[in-house]
Amino acid sequence: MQAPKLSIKPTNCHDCRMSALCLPLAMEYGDLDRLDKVIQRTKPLHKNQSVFYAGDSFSSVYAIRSGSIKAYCVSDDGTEQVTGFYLPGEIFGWDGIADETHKNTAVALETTAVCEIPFNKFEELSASIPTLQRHFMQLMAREITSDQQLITLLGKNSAEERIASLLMSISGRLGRRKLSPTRFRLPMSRADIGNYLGLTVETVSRVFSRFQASGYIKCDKKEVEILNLSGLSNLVQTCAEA
Amino acid sequence: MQAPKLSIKPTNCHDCRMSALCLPLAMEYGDLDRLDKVIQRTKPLHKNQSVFYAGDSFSSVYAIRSGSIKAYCVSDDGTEQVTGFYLPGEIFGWDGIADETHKNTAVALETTAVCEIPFNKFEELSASIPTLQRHFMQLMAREITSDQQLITLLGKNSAEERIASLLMSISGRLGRRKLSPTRFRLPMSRADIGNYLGLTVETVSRVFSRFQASGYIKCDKKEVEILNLSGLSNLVQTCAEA
DNA sequence: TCATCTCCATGATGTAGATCAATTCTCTGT
DNA sequence: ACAGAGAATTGATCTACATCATGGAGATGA
Repeated sequence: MQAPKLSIKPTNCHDCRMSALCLPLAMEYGDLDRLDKVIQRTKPLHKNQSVFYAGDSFSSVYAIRSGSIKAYCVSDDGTEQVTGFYLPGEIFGWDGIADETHKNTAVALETTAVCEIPFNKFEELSASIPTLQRHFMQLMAREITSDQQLITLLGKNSAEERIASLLMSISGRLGRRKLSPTRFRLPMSRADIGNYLGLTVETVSRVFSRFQASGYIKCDKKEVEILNLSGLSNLVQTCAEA
Repeated sequence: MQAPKLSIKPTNCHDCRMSALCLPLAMEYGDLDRLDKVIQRTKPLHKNQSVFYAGDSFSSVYAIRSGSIKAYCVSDDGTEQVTGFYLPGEIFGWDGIADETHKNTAVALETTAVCEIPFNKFEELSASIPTLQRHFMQLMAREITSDQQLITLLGKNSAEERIASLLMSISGRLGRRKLSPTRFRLPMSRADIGNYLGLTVETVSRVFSRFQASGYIKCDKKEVEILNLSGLSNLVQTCAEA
């Protein structure tokens, strides 16, 4: 008797619902095939497992198929700094390109499936597929501009503005991959949010309560429903987009 | 009678003292020649002149030959956020790669000479010179990690730690290009520093006074001398380098 | 050379958010 | 099913830095 086959999840780039996000839109069909051959799919990580650690030598970047990742680095004195949260369809790991060493540790916030893209193979490929090279640089540049927005947020904005901004960011990113932009589960803890936004847990918690009292959101622990999207977005000050 | 020739400043990459910083170290001599042909040298900007404005369509990145540049973006409500200071040998302008539009305005803080590197030509070139492509990505990745360090600084550190960190950063960057790491002229105003570090002018000014009183530095307006480099660096908390 | 402007310094006061503390709720593992 | 640890909420107090206000020192320009 045959062992029953497990139901198969998407195992190539063509079938992956994320490809429009994490892959060059302009790539030819044949090109996608070549990229597909290079990508390694690892078995899902469970919560708190790491993809790589700060100090690891850099060899790959990673795309998220499902789940979520927190990136953080550790100071000399042992304090952590969360540098980013990554959601499905997003790419992380380029903090290692500068000097071949990861600056961050990347850890799964929940059960998470990632695609590994070996960087040397990727470089070979992108020499012959110009759109791939450009797309990759655009993704890096997007990381730069989003980091710079965070800098503005931390330098100039109040606790309420910072948290409203994070909620809007997550909402927008989920919306872009066709998930509900108004009902979602926050994968990270209040402590992680506070760490990321330069606030204490207590302040984060109070702001969530205040937002709930003002009718902006309804939330039960990590489950969030945004009731007043435009009201929330009015709280946010973004660098003017052109 | 011939018009007298002006004394010529370095006008190619071979002669430029900055090349070790802004160009791939591993590039072959012939490759450098090809890059050299692509780079445009414009006449020096004077103080307060802009290289590009937020909203401008992106076509080039820029390297600084001499002088200094401040990058900033403007929020909806008109407030500025300084996102970076760039010194000789450093490259700026990739904030435009993501969607072909600059997010920042770049302005000269003093008389400044820049090299313009047209991005499309650069892309062609880097397809055939693999080290160039990699080096460029490394420079972008370095921007990412330095932005992330600033994020940590803004999220976790006190006014004194932030300013100490900026002074150390400038000192290190000047040192790397063989200028004095302990005596230099800050090209930016106290207001710019405050804006960059999420502090008010008054706080910046007070911290400078306190640093002077504690014997860390001696300073007269923008002229700074670091008297106790190790003391200052003890104030700084950096993400652990691997 | 005088008037205006910008930059910097320093003092007095106010406040957002940190810190400290206590309680409840929710997972985790045995 | 229970013990213990971690996550979240809420309150009371404290403090680093913002804000407001003033004066001086260099630049800039008619």
